[in-house]
Amino acid sequence: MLTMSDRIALSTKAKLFRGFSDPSRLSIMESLLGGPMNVSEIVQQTGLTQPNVSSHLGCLRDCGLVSTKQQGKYVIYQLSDPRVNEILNLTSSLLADVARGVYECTRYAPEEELTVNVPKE
Amino acid sequence: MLTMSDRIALSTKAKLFRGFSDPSRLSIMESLLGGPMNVSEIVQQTGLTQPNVSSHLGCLRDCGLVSTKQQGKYVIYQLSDPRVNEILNLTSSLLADVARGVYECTRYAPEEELTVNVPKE
DNA sequence: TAATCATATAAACAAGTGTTTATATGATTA
DNA sequence: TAATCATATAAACACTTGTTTATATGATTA
Repeated sequence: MLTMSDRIALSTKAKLFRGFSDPSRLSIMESLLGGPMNVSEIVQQTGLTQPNVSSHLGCLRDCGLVSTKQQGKYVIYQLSDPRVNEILNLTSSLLADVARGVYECTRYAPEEELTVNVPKE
Repeated sequence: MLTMSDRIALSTKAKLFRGFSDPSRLSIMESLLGGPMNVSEIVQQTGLTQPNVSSHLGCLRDCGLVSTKQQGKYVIYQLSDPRVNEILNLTSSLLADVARGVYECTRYAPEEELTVNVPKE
């Protein structure tokens, strides 16, 4: 049986993973794998809208996955901890082996989703 | 700008992470850190309902995070790859340092959530 | 200080998704 | 084969959450 503090630990860990579990946030974090960057640069690299990027960055920062510093009128974001990079890379490696299964997994997200979020010209 | 295949890769990776991003699935996977186990044992260890466990296991299996073998009338589940263990452990380690931030992150999940899913006696 | 640039926040909407209850399938044993 | 045990699936519901549009804040520069 799980204790209350087990449950809190699980919820907290799940929240942390949730940071990684969205394509937009992943795209932001993978941009940051290249080094620190301000919001406008992230917007440009990811093709997401500015408010959307800003909102995801807020989420990532609250969860401690990225950190910020103000630099003039820019806010610079960076991955907060080397383990974040490790997790991203480890998962890429795992994915290389189980990719087919994941891609074909339509249990929750139908495949059309993949084409949905293409920005308009 | 992101190419179409970038986008597919991102969605696939996000899906993989989504496997980890729910307390119930995490609780199942952490049970499996102790070794292979059948469904009833998982139900007992996690305190979740049988259909719920079964549904999450289906999700985890489709995504390649766990694998199964039939053994008599039981179905034995196990973590499918050592990297799954690594990701779980790496995240526990990261969490130890950023836990406060994550726990206090109410951006998406209000704190009451933590007490919501306590099974009734 | 007024204007402008960079970033953050709010409200609304559309979808996704976890849990429950009920039921079905599949394997085993009597 | 009938009964039983173990697991899987389905439908319904409530809730979460990502995106958009519009607007606000905060910092800088003219």
